[in-house]
Amino acid sequence: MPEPVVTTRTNFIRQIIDEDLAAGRHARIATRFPPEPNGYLHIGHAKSIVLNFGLAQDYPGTCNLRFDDTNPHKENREFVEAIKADVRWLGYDWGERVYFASDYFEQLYGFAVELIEKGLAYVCDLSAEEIREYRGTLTVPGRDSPCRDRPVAENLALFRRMRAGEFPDGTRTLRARIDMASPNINLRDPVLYRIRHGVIHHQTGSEWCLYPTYDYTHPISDALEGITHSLCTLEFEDHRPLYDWCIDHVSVPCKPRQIEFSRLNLEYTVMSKRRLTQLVDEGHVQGWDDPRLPTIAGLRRRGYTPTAIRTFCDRIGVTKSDNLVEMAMLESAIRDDLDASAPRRMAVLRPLKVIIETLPADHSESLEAANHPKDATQGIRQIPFTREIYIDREDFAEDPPKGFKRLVPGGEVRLRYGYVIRCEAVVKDETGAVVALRASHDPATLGANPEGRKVKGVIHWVPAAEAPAAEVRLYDRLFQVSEPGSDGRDFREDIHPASLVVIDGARVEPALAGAQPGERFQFEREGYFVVDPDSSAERLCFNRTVGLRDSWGKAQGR
RNA sequence: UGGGGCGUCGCCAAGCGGUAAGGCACUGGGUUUUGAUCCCAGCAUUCCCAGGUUCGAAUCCUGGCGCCCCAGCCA
Repeated sequence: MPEPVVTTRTNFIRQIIDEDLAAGRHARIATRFPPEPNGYLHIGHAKSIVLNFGLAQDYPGTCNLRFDDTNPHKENREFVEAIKADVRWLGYDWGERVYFASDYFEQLYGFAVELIEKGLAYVCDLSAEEIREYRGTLTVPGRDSPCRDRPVAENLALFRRMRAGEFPDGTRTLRARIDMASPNINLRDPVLYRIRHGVIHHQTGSEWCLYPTYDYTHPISDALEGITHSLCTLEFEDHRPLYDWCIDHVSVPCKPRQIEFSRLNLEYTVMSKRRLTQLVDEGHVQGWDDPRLPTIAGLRRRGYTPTAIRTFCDRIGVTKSDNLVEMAMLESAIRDDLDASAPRRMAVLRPLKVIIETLPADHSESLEAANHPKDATQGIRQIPFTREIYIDREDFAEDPPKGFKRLVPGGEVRLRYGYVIRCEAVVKDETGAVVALRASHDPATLGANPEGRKVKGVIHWVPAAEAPAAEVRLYDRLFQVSEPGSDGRDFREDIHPASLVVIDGARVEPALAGAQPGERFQFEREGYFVVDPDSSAERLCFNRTVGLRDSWGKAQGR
C-alpha cells in the first residue's frame, strides 16, 4: 500500500536556515529538542520534535535530545525515561547525543564567575518580594538593587559562599547587571542563580545547592553543544535579547540563533503541562497514558501511529500565528494511515441475535473474507457462518427513518462476506423489547447479486456461538467545549461526562481471538480499534481510536 | 496607557510588487458486498479596516482596529 503522503512543506524557519546556509554561516545545521522532565510529552511537543528532528534529517544535520533540568523541585527520572520512550516511539533517534543541562553545571558556574569578573553580574541580597517591588511594572521602570554596585571581589566571594551552602534558600541570588529601566522586563537584572537546599536532583544528587535559571542555562547549553538554530515557542520571543546577551558576554565557542514559532493548540483538549498534571493527579483521567489525553503516551494507547502524528504535524505547518486546530485534522491523519494499513475485522458492539431458520441447527460453513479491500498481500481469513448470528442493534429498525438501508421487518440486507437475509419475524419479550429476529437466507446470493431485486444494505455480523466476548472502550473528546477554561471558567468544569463509554458485551469474530496489545484493526462499518494493554486471552479489550467517517450518522443529526 | 508578536476561506496554511497554492471541513456526482475508502466537480473578484505609492498591492508606506505574550528566585 502507498505510504500516506507526507509532503514536507517549507516554512519560515526553513527559509531562515536556507539563507544562513547560503550565506556560509554554517556548514551543517544542529538543532535540539529540550524538554524539561517534569511531565509527559504531548502532541504540542510532537510538533517541536518533528520540526527539530525533521530538520536534522532533511538538511541534513544533527538534533540533540537535551533535558532542561534546572529545577529539581518538579523533575524526576520517571519523566526522563518516559520522554525518551516517546521520542523513540515517534521514530526519532538521537544516537549518542542525549544531554542534560545539569551536565553543564560546573561550566555554567565558571561562566557566571566570568560575568562577575566583567562586572556584568552581582550577588543580590533582596528577597523575592523585594526583587518584585524593585522590578517596577509594565509601565513603570524598575529601581536598582542596593547590591548592584557591589565590588567584584565581594561578589566573587559571596557567590563562592553561595555555592558552599552558607546561605539559606531565598536569601541571595546572582543577577545579571543589565538595565533596570529596560522596557523589556526580562532585561531588568534577571536572576541567574538561586539557592535550593535539600533537594535531590535526579542527575546531580545533592552536589549542588545552587541552581541556574532557564534564561541563563539555555543559551549557554545551546552554545556548548554547537547548536546553530535554537527553536522555541513564541512566549520566549521577549527573552531573545537575554539569550543573546548571555552568549555575547561569556566565552562560548559559537553563537546559536533563537527562532520562535507558535505553539500548537487543539480544540476540545488542553495542552499545558499544569493542566495535564492536574487531570492526572486529581484523577479526572486514569494516568498520563489515558487514551483521552493528548499526550504521546495517551495517543499511543488510543491507537494512533507515529506516522499519523508526523503527518498531522506536517499538515499543520509551522508559523508564528496563533492557532486553534480542529480535531478533524488529527482524526483525518490517523484515518489515512489506518485505512491503508489496518486489517479489517467484524465486531458487533451491541449484539442482537438473528436466527436464520432456513439453515439447519448444525449448519456450519466457512466464509472467506479479505483482510483488506485494497491490499491483497494482507491475505484472507475464514469466518464460520452458522444458524444463529449476532448483528448490531443499530442495524435493525422496526420503524426505520427515511433512507434507512439496513434490516427492517420483511426487508432484506446483505451480511458482509455472506448471504442476503430477510427478516421474517421480530421476537419480543413481555415489555415489548426486541430480543431476537427470525430470518431466512437466499442461498443463491453468496458472491452474487440476488435475482430480480436490489439489496442496498450491507451489515456486519458474527457467528453467535463462536464469537469471543470483548470489552470495547469508546472514547470521545475529553472536554465538551472547544476551548476548555475560556471565559474565566475553571477548565475542569468543561470536562465531558461521557468521554468514555465502556461496552461490556461486545462480540467479535473468531479471527480476533488471539489479538495482542497494540494490534490495530478496522472493525468494518464502525471504526479503528487497538488492543489495549489490559487485554488478555480470557478477556479481549479494545480501544476505539477513531470512528469511520459517517455520512449517514451525520445526516441523522448525530 | 511600556515592550514583543500576530491578523489570507469555517479550521490550518502557501504567497516575498505581476493579478489568491494546498490540506482539513463542507456540498454535489460516480464506483463500491464497509452509508468507509477511492474518483470527479464545487467551495476567498478577494487577503482586519482606511488612506497613500505604483501601469499594477495580500505583498511597499502611513494611520487605525482586533487578538496573543511578558511584571516566577518556572520553563
